[in-house]
Amino acid sequence: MPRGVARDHDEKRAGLRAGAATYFARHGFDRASMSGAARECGVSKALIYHYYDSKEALLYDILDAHLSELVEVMEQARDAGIRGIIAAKLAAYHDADAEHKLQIDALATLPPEMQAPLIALQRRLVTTMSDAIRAERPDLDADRVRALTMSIFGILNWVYMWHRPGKGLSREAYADLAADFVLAGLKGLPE
Amino acid sequence: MPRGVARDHDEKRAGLRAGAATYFARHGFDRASMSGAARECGVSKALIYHYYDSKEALLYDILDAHLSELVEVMEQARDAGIRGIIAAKLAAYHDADAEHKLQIDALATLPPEMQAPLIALQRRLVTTMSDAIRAERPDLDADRVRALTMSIFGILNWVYMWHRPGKGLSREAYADLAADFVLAGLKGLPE
DNA sequence: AACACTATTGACCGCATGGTCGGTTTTGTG
DNA sequence: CACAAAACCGACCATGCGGTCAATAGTGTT
Repeated sequence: MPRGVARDHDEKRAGLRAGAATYFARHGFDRASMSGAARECGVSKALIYHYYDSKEALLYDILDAHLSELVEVMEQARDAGIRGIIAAKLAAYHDADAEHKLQIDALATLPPEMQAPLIALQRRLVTTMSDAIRAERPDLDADRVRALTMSIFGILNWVYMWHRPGKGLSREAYADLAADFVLAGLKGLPE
Repeated sequence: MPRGVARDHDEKRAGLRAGAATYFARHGFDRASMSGAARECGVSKALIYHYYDSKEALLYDILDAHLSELVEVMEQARDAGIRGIIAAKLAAYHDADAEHKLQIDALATLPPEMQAPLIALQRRLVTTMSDAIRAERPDLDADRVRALTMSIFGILNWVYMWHRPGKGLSREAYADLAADFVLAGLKGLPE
């Protein structure tokens, strides 16, 4: 048997993933070119195609890795209640703004069959949050729980649009404020 | 003097704006082609270039019209407090999901000098909301007011990602729920 | 009627992009 | 050492894009 893949094959892939994610996020997935991503990673474009079949496959791998970690982190925080979940999610984004931005605005550009497993991961995030809300307010009907869940995701997913490190509240301080706000909102909700 | 522009010139432009917005939103601004937008509008690509100088100019006009109306509607609701502002914003989005989606994920692709006036309009939206929050909770410091403002925009700007007409709460019912949630959250916020 | 300009089009152009290919170098295995 | 596959690259290709152009049809004005 000749040689197998290099020992650092997975690390190389992870490196490409990270470099490409940064580049894609900075320029927007569609207008970002593979040559540009390659330059960002310090390799040739052909090499990326040695590790990934296509631009889409690369995007898929970025999102899959990101969402998988997010699911793990959030489900781990499940028992810490809404405050814990919010803190976990914001902390997880801390070093993954690029990946997060891609998740928001490039996931939809994948063909449906590639989207499906990623959407399934997202659904697990939603379920975790919904459960936490139901624990807080068992009296609310399903439609309201869903609407509130998505409202909270709105709050959290929007952060990368306005928060700049070093300006205003720190991430941790904001996580606390957001949790205070959400918990008070749920508690004070009529009916 | 020979002839001026056609009497329906402005309506034609508005028609192109609407058709293009729908098409751009459906496919994503970057991957949407001008030929596709033209087909959607039932005209030739060359005709669009008769009315607009470039793809960017078309996008600018779409966003400018959208944001201008939004500013007007929201500033009109200023005295109705947070509940009124939320209701106004969600109602304004009702027929403008496409324009809104573009605002979220295509504004940043414009060159800075084209972005500037649009960002100025956005800032007026933010200010309107901030003022309403300060009226509700005059004790909060500036950083917190800003963070809460952006959190509320997160809630509202996220709606188009999950809300589907005819499924779950109606827009109006959701506007009420969101207002209840936000007001309770502000009221219950410690300190 | 003559004119000047608008409205509209299909064909065309240059360019950047995603992706491929033939080749060279490196490296683990027998 | 031999050698086969992996790692890596520069040059290339086909396609689709934003944008232009030359031409025709239509219309308000004198």
